[in-house]
Amino acid sequence: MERMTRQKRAVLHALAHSGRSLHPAEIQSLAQEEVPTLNLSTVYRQLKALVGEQRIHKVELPGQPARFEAADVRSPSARADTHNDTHHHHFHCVLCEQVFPIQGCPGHMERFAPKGFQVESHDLTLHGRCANCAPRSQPAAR
Amino acid sequence: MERMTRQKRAVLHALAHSGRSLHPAEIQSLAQEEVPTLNLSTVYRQLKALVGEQRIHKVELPGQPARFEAADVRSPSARADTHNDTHHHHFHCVLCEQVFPIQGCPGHMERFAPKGFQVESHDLTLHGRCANCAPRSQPAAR
DNA sequence: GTATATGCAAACCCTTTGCACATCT
DNA sequence: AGATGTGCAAAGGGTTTGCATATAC
Repeated sequence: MERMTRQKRAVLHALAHSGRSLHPAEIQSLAQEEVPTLNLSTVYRQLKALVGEQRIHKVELPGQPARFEAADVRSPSARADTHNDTHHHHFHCVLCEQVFPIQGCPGHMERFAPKGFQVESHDLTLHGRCANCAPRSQPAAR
Repeated sequence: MERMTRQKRAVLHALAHSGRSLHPAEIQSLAQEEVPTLNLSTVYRQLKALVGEQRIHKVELPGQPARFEAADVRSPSARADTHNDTHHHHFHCVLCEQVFPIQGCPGHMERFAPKGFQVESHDLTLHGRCANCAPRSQPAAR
């Protein structure tokens, strides 16, 4: 999957312009504005290839189907001059079901591992309401 | 699902005796020692019922099929006199694929949420090697 | 006896795969 | 042409559901 086909470009564009994690089906819909015949299998194949190329990341949240995000996503609150964190976690809005990248990490996970267990990585997911879905707060202009 | 059938008891026993989270299929195998004809659909139906009754909890880890655990599981390192924590996280062994409850929690998750986002809950999963699978450490007697 | 749970098969969702056709070089 | 990617349809896991039969109360 090293050729830059119209379908591959369309998948990449969909992810690059969204700023958040998308399901394969969402990616298909968005990318079909560029390539209307784009098949879901092709989306899956390109996603796997792009993950291999490190151009995108697979985001797996508890109990949810896999999502994908551009390799350079930033939190909505990240400043432009912030260095490009590859390690980050996610916020899952329980109302609109969107998933946003977040900055920061509690760190030092070894402290929570039972004796003799070796920690290699970790995942943290926050669940709640995003700025648009939070009650009585001004919905962010969008 | 309020009747105490042989199948319900078998599902409950399987979870109560394991000390860790199990997949529906694992639960079925274990419970079939008690009720050999136990069907997977019945396992799913009973699991749903038991979750409703708060007798067990559903454990969802990123990218993995759902597991279930008895409502009173403890970390392998937990002392018997420790109070019964309902809030806990999980350690997922990347080698044997077993999932263990762990104690402790970084807390204060709001600090990681972007402005305007409201945190309602969170999940933390550690990935690595359990005591039995850790390299060059004495495998724990089991 | 009657309501409810079980087993079995079919169906569902998400994801992967086989294969013939299309596309890129 | 030759290699690689695409679309389509079928298949594969995990989970749910409809329905006739078996079981608990």
